Amino acid sequence: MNLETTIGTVVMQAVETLYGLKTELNQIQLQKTKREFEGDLTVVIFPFVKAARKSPEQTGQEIGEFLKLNNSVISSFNVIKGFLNLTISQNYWLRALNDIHANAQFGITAATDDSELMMIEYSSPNTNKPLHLGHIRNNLLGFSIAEIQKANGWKVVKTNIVNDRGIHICKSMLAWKKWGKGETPESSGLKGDHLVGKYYVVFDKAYKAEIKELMDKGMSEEEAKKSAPLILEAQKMLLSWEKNDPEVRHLWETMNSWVYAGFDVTYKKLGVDFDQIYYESETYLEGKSEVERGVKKDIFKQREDGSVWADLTADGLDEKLLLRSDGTSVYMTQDIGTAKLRYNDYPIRKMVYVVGNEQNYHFQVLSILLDKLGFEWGKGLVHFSYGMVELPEGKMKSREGTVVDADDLMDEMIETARETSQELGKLDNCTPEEIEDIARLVGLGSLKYFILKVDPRKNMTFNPKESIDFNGNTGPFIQYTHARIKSVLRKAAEQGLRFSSIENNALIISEKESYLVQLLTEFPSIIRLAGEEFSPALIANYIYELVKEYNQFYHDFSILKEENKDLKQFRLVLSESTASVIKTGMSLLGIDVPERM
RNA sequence: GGUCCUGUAGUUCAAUGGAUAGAACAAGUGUUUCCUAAACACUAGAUCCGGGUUCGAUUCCCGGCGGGACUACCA
Repeated sequence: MNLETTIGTVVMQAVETLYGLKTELNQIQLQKTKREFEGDLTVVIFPFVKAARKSPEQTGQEIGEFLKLNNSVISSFNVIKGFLNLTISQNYWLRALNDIHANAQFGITAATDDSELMMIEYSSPNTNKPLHLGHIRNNLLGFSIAEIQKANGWKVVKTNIVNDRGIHICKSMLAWKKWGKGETPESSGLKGDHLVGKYYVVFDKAYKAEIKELMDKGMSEEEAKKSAPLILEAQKMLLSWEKNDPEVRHLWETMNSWVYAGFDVTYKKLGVDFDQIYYESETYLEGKSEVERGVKKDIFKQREDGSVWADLTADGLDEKLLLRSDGTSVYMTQDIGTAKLRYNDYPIRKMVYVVGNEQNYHFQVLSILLDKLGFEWGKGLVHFSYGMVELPEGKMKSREGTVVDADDLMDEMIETARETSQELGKLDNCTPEEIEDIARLVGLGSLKYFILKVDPRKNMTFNPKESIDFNGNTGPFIQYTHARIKSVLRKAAEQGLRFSSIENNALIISEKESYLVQLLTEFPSIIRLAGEEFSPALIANYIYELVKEYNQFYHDFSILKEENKDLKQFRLVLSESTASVIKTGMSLLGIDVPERM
């Protein structure tokens, strides 16, 4: 039983014994005592004042006395206004720290054979252009959420649906065919995804020019967009693709293989991976047949022109297109097909889609449609909807060339980390490989932490110049603390110090030290909450607070030079446990921590 | 127009309905004969506006105002 439950239970007994008030455990408001007051945990007294028919101070006093009498964990208490501040005995903290130290997997609940399966879809790129800053937020959130759910005892399958077909792919293909002169990644020296992206831009430019020309001849913009020769040709290409035209298919396969090779490099560098990848080209037909099944079962309606619609007006939404009049599929069709395949492949209990908030409507509809089609997890699917990443000058726009490329960004961060290390002269004794390794850890740590510390739902601003900060509330700050602890532990090992557990249970420790232990004990409940709320930010903010506290302790207290052997032992155990929690916590964010930096 | 999200120091972010709204960056000032100064300490600075519910509201509700997204036979 954890501390909160223990104390909460005694508080329940107290108010029932003293005032005859029956309450539930979750009605007891327990919170950490604010730093400016004495105590570790605080009971909010206001809810009991009515039943007590006494002042908040008096009520607090009475409950406090009851608690102290009935639970040895509480060593003293004080009442300020309606707040009952409890001081927990040092002995309790020492025992708690021993437990933490003995458990290498502290905070983690491993999955068992009986655990249920959560499938998490993230990344989901289009194969017509390289990944950018927005994808980075998606990938980091998806990966981190998967790690967090694993730590909460779920079986997790990370999945990716690659949007490898459709008109946008045909645009790149067409431009390459017309103007590419056989250029390949090898011949151009360009990463495959960047090469294909280049031709997507080429298409867009030429298409825009055609539209302008037609408009100059007096055509309306809408009409011009529809009748420009290039777009007609791209549409024709899509039809040829659907008819399995060998030449189109071959070009498609070639260009996609370039893109995949490029994506692999980016994913690997970013440190994310997938257990199962689905391709839209393999799921959209399944989607069509699911839609047709829906038509037969009268869930969907076919119009005279052949198009198929779902009527969601009863659900407060509008009508949604599922198949075009020419029989081709749309985004929603594909998502239904993918769901069907996944349903066949895995015993999914919970399905999570990590997709930007501009798709809120889409997933609202998808949830209803899957439910109508009989997928048991349809109704309860989680659209993990995150906010946009904006630049100081506003939204990223590919047309205006303001898109921050994922590969470039990672390289820049790593380069900056390398320069900083050099300036500080920290790694003069390391091999070039070690230096490179640390630069990579720190550079990526900075980027990842910067993105994950923010509440996922909120739009966030990323300033490519100013956001690369290695001081303050940043990844490197946390990594640095870990490295510093490791350094102390190495020195302790050199001196042959042993500290597997704290032996003196009567040891007197400082307030700062007991507070650090208290923070460590909170780790499991933070992981639980992060899982329930789908919020890596909770983990990030927790680790930051822990690290800040530890740094103060490190500054104010000696570890290896402490003369009291028991105290030295305690501080080593405390430090090692802190390092371990930092490492575990950061791993839930997909961030590695170095041994030295 | 409708639906959804959002509004906190100069800036970027925190705060299960609780005590004097926390940090970081930027600005200014200190701390290394001492375990890594990528650290620590100090100074100054904020809840968009108006109502309501409550012992208590940054948080919940209503109404404004500002920002964003969606509302495609695009993905």
